[in-house]
Amino acid sequence: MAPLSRVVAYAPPGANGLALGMASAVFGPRPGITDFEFTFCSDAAGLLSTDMGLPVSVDSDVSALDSADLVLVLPGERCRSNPSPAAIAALRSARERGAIVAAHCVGVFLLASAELACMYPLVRVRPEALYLDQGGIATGAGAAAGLDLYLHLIRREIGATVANELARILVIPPHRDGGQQQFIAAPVPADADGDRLAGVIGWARENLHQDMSVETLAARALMSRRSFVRHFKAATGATPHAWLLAQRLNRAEELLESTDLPIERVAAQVGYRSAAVFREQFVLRRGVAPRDYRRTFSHAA
DNA sequence: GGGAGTAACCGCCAGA
DNA sequence: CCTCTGGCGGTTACTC
Repeated sequence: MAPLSRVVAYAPPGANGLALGMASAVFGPRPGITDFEFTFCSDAAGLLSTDMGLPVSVDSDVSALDSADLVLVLPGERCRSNPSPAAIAALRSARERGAIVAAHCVGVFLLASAELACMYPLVRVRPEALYLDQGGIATGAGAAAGLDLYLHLIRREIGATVANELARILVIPPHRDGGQQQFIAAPVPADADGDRLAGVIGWARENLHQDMSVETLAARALMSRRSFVRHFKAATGATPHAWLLAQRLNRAEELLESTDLPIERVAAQVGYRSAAVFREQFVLRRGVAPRDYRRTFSHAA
């Protein structure tokens, strides 16, 4: 697995015990499933204080980040205030090198310091999201959302099979809705069924404005309705209709953010025949009306 | 905002 | 015997 072999977790002083456990549970040795080269580092090698009341021993300082393909920024007391300058510099150079950087919970404050030079107003917060994926930078919500974030990254970089297997071992759901573009990033297994499914999924994403029923999607995949639903759910974790809804709302968000098309047109372009239904669904799943969403996030004129 | 009609979902089961 | 498929029908939930 070339793309993602060396994983280094940076743990700040006062590191969160749950987060330490989650990182090692997902990226630690799993013979036959994954073989990450996984290490923890902190501001200095040696004993690291944690919020569990007992310290842990860490082998490396932040120089370990220099060779990481994936950097995990773990939450801890020192993320929000007094972040370590050495850690910030190491994160920044990891990003410049092209490494993926992931943070969840209060770890995102450290990431924000590194990425945006403390210009917090530029950071857009989506309180409804479980995790967000911007390609090289991925962030997650508090506590156990770290697991969802990590599995999402493994799914994206290595594939659904390994992610699902890890989820099974950890006894957690294989896929939780991250709140944005999570299905786009989810690859489907590369077997014959996967290919048939992948084609349909790709087609559906490009043709959201068309009338789409499970029946027609199944026909495109050359399967019966029943089998199509089963395969679809196994591959993506969502039922076809739920997936389609999520796709429509994601595309609608993009259109609202980047264009000034009237809401009616946005609704039509993502496949709603009625703007009223679109508004209702948007409010139900995003918590704000399309208009208000646009007012908040628009980067059009 | 509520009600009717319809499509989707999923457990069940028989057959390949 | 195990696994996969696909039809059936009750229930859910989405659309209009």
